Amino acid sequence: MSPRHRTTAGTVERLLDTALDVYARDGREGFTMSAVIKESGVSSGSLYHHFGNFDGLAAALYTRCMTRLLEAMVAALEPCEDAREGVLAATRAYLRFAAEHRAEAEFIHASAYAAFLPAHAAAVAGAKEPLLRRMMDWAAPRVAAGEIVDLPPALLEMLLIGPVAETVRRWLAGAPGVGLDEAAELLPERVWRSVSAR
Amino acid sequence: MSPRHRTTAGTVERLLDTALDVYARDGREGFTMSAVIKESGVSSGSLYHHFGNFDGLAAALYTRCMTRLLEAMVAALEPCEDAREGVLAATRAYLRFAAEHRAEAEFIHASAYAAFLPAHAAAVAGAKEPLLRRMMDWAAPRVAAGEIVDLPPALLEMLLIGPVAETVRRWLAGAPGVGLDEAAELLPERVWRSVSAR
DNA sequence: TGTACATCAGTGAACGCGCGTTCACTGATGTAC
DNA sequence: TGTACATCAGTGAACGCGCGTTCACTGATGTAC
Repeated sequence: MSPRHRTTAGTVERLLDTALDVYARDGREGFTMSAVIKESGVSSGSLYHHFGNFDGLAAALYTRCMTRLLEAMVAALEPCEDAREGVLAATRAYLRFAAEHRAEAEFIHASAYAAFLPAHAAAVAGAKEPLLRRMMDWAAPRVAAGEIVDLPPALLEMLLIGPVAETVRRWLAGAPGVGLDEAAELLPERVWRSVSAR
Repeated sequence: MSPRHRTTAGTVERLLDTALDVYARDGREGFTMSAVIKESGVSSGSLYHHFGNFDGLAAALYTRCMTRLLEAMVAALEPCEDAREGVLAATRAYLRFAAEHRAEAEFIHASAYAAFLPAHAAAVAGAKEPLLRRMMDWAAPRVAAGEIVDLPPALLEMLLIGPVAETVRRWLAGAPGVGLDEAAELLPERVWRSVSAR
């Protein structure tokens, strides 16, 4: 890798890191190109050079955050032989990710259906696909073995993700009475009941 | 009610209705005061007179949409004697509301943690409280009778709302493979398993 | 009943601000001959 | 090896647009005496 390439990677990383910081600190209304430019010390022209426009940067940041979350879930899921243990581990991984990477979790949840996404839907889906595939590959034999209920994959995902995603949303919004630790203790077993075939 | 009051109610309603239309048609990026003014034929000064500022209108619209959703769920829940039937009815009511009132559902989900809400959090919470209370009042004796699992109310809500809320989110975003009818058929029984105490 | 005043929904031109974007430019690195 | 050119990351002043907001105003309705 030439020095120029190293420089490029550095600038791209710096912009993404700064953008996440700005979002975490100032929220959606403060998430502007001007703020990211000013904070990162990178020029607007350079940002355009790498991302095309500001939405392109937002989409790249979204992809990076989402990939990290899915990677955390896959890493928790795959070592588990037992179906129930896998479901417990994956839901706990989601909650743990939010606790340890609050800024990333916030950006994912708040931007999930933001204006910038439709234009980059294909790129985002492409980045998610291999990780979602690994989760499905883990589940398939357990569905076949009659351990996990045989539902359309999308609905199975809703049961697995729904309660923890909603919990993280409320926690991020500062709702009283919603704690991540308590949720990690009580919810996973309940999620397992909803997807268990027995 | 004097004619002036009738006029006031008419203007307020017209602004809220138009705002919802604009959001449904143009999405978050097109949801501007200019668009609502132009579309409704109401002057900006009049909007300020009634709502203080544009965020005030957005918060009022959010409250109206949320209230309608909760009313639909409560109306489905309360006639049910049986705990299982109540949970099935409430989750189906959520999905049905989204199908029949897509614009309202979209505004609720997309605005849930928008910038305009924190300033109006108290008013929103005040409007939701009596309806949430009625849901809790329905659940309490069934928890006491050992039919519904004894969890913190917030976590019970996550199990009930999570899967259907996530489903509606995906459906609104146009995700392939997520149909509301199919979800209404398959999810409620699974949600019941997650909250059943037996 | 008639007159004077108060209240309040509603108007719309005008404003300033900050946003995303553009573009002519620099300079370091890589490539050709 | 030296020279000329191509490539490309990065700069930052300048721009126009459209946004939310303001404010002096109108006119219909309600109230006091």
